[in-house]
Amino acid sequence: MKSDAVRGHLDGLLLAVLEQGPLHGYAIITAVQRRSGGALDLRTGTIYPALNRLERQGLLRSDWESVGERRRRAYELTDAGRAGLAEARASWRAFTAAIGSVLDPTAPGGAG
Amino acid sequence: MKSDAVRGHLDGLLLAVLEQGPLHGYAIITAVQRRSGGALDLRTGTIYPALNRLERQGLLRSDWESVGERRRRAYELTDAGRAGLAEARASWRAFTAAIGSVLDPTAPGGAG
DNA sequence: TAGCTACATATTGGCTGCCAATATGTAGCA
DNA sequence: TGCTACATATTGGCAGCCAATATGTAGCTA
Repeated sequence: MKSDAVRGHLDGLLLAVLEQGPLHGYAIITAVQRRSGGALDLRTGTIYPALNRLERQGLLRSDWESVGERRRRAYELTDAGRAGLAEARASWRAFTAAIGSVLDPTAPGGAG
Repeated sequence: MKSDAVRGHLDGLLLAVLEQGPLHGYAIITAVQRRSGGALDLRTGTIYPALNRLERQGLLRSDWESVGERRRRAYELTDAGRAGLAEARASWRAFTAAIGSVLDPTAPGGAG
């Protein structure tokens, strides 16, 4: 998958992998990798600022935890985050329907 | 649909609406609008440079035609353009599968 | 004959938002 | 000592679409 592919859909991805429970940044990267079958490879320069922003926006909250001497920041969804995830999914569907209907009108999701 | 939504998928859209026959720029805009159910509204500052680029890349060829005193440039797919369209469709499917499998794992196209 | 809308093409500059590169540190293993 | 994995953070770059702007034809209306 080419670089920059997630542009415009990053927030949804982050919220989605946090739906089943808290994760820290590094684990989010591997979770996205795993769930996408290796297709999506987010960078730290991408997700850390994004997680920060989502927390400032109230969609996430975070807690520092310690593993030995290591510190990691675990993020979890807030109620607003859950709502934001639903919204992200809705707009993803609208987006794929719109592009798909032009690009591939015969495919399911296309306008026919 | 929010501005900038087509980012990364514009070429495919343009090639797709030209699949059934030649169109000029203005008609491409309305064709994309119509096929997307009004969701996608491309701007001239978006498509004219893109059409130009696609022609330089050999995916399109163009001919000027006259309607009364008006001049319009009709674009049509080349063989390379048809191949590019197939490629754009393939990468669109890969893209939606990748994002979808993270964002919406239960939906068709998701990884499950 | 001025003004409006639709049709039609083209260019410039700006900004969003992701990424590459870089920095820093712990921890285990060879 | 050096490598890899784990872990977070920041800076600068830039691709690529869009907004704004410019220019022109053509038909309608008042």
